[in-house]
Amino acid sequence: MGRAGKSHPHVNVSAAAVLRDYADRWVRLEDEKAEIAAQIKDLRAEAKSRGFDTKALAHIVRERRENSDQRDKRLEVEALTDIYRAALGMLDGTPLGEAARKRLSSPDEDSAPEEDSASPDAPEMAETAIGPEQIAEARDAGREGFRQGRRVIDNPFVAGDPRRAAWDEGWCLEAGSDGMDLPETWRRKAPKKPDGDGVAP
Amino acid sequence: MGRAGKSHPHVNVSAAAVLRDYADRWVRLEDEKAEIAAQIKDLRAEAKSRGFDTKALAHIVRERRENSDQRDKRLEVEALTDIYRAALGMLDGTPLGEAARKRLSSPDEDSAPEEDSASPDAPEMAETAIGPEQIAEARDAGREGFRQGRRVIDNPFVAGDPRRAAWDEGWCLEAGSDGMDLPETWRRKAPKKPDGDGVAP
Amino acid sequence: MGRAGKSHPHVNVSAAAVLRDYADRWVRLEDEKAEIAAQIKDLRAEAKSRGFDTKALAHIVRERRENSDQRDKRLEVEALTDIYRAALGMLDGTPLGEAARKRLSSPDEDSAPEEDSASPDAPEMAETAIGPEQIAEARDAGREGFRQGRRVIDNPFVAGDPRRAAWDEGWCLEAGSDGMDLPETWRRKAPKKPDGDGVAP
Amino acid sequence: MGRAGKSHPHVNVSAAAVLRDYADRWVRLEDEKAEIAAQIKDLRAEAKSRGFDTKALAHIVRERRENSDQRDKRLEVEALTDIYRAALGMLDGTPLGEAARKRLSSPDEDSAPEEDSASPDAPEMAETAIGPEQIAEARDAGREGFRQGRRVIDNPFVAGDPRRAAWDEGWCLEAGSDGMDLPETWRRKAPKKPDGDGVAP
DNA sequence: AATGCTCCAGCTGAGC
DNA sequence: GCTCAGCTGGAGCATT
Repeated sequence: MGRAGKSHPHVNVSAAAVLRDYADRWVRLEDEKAEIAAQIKDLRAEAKSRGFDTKALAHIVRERRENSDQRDKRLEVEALTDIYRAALGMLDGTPLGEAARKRLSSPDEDSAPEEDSASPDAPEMAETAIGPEQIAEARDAGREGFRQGRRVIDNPFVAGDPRRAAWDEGWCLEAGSDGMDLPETWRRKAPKKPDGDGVAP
Repeated sequence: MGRAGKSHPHVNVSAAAVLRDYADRWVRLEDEKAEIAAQIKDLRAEAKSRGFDTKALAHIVRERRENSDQRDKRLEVEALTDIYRAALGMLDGTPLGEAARKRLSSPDEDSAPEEDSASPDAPEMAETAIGPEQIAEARDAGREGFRQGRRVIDNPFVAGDPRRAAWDEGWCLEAGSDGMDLPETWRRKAPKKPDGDGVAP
Repeated sequence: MGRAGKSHPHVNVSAAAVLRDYADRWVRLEDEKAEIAAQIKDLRAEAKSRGFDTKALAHIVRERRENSDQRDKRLEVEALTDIYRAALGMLDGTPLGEAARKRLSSPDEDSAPEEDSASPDAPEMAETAIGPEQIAEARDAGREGFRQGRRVIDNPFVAGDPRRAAWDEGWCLEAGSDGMDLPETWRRKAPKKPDGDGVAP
Repeated sequence: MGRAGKSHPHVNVSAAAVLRDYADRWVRLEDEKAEIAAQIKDLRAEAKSRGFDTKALAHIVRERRENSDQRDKRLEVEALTDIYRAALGMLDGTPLGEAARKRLSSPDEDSAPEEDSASPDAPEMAETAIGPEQIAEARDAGREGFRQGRRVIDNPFVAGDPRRAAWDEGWCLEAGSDGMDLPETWRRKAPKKPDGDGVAP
């Protein structure tokens, strides 16, 4: 019975020996993984002790590690979330993100805008304080804007103006209200495969 | 644009309204689920405060909820784990479990034993067939054994005899039935620290 | 045989019976929870079949269920993530979100702006196409803006302009580069407890 | 200042640079961890393709990696689970495990048995003390038993005898050593579906 | 410092 | 074949 152990692991080696080999290798790998995990833990603790927010930092790391497919997918979900949020009146104060705006302005939009229109009814910007009434007006303006074929990027309110979010809400709400079926921009685009190998090379 | 509101949710209702409906229903369901989870948490805390081990109890609950397919699957994995453990010399002191024994004795075993083999020094094993009645008797014997001060290791039935488990059951049941408070053996012993550094060196 | 059982569970009831009671109640609760989960599953499938994106919808549901503490916490982490992302030059095209802007403009900012300043150097908006060079200029303008005490909300580029993100990046980068210790706006504010009971009332 | 940490991470280095450093290191570590995880995944797939059950193997690996404290804790929970199971009449056919027996026989038992008790019909139990040598003999006997066609249920040692486990080990080890391919009893039987609907009605 | 809870990511198995 | 939901195990986090 003098056959080798490691060298020809598949040739006439007892099942028990193969099993032991797998177990040992697996344990070894888990140990290495635990080692790395411990280093990450240390790094996290160090960053935290210096004042950084570890959760945000972890987020950054996740973004840095994702490839373009994954990134596209994530951005699409974020865009849809923004759109849904707007349609439910949950934006409260935060206007649509860039991804959502781009999506809603894409050429395959259902109600395509005819005129280019340069912020036609650009509003009298904030001399007076902005209250709930102004917010409501902005929302209605958004609805009206959609009905008249304005694009979402034609939102007349500048960034920082609380009415900007309200106009977005009105526009999205109207876009989801015109008796048609689900707007194309509300659907997932492509259920493509997420990745090549999962490891950033 | 005379479309309906709630009554015909699929007929010409705006996408935004449908979305809102889904969101509301989902939220409602999640709330109910959270409510149940909170009750479970309370129950767990109560059981713990009375001395039961919640982890073991949770285990019991999982077993009680599983159907026969799931149970078979679990037992199969447990049996294989025992077999692998034995093949690696890790049993140290704990013999194979019943499931593993049964599996290793199944007729589709690869190296079938030719001779029926008389369990060389087998004790007075089961002349008569063992039926439900004998099982019930064994359980009662276990209860009686506990009352008479027998220890659980005094179980008179050999391993492999189905009455062995029944005797154990009777003994344990009686141990938990004698009007006293929770037996010490039913409590967690030492809430010691789990580890040194987390990495096996 | 009055009742007992439920009413005086602590008086002279055997430990085994108490254990059985806990197990049964727990099983019952888990069954109810599974029932709810199944309904959620159905709802999810239905929404998907009608074209909604379930992931985005789930996101919405999570937001709807969170209370104000949790919401604040989430927004804070999102703001910090934006800030970190800017400081690492990862905004690529997406300007800072509202939460990040607000945070960076809060009164407890380390380098407080003296003048109110109404977009003082508002730029010549996009007659010409915007290329990498213009992006780089915008970033430098942001750095310069920070050094001159501009607030982040003084970003002169309108929403939709790709230079807007670049200006933000420059501003944040400079804010993290001026030799001081970690800016206050980069730190977590309050490690408060997240919730009262976990269930949205 | 002479040295400092890595290069001079604490001395007048901009927050943005420190942040970038953390992010880069973290990404690097995550990549390494993912690399290890991929190797584990490969190993798992390989073992599966050769007929081993990955779940059982993973179990083995977990046990091999745990230290004595963790092991004690796990065994205690297993013992308690057995005890609870017995008290609820759920043993059906599987007697108490060794850990449970030991626990229930420990000296701090509540209802201590007075008499040393003669295990009424105890077989010829251990006149001589059982040492490592006897254990090794039992293991060899198990191997020999397998070679002679004994079934695993023919283990001659009674429950409670430490040699019982050793005999099992020898038997299983030999079963996995006889030059053939993986024994059928080491393979997963049926990858059937687990359930009908998952909810107990 | 120890413990329990909650979140998250990876693996598993079903479905189109 | 690929995707997706469910689940189990693990790790961080807050608490006492």
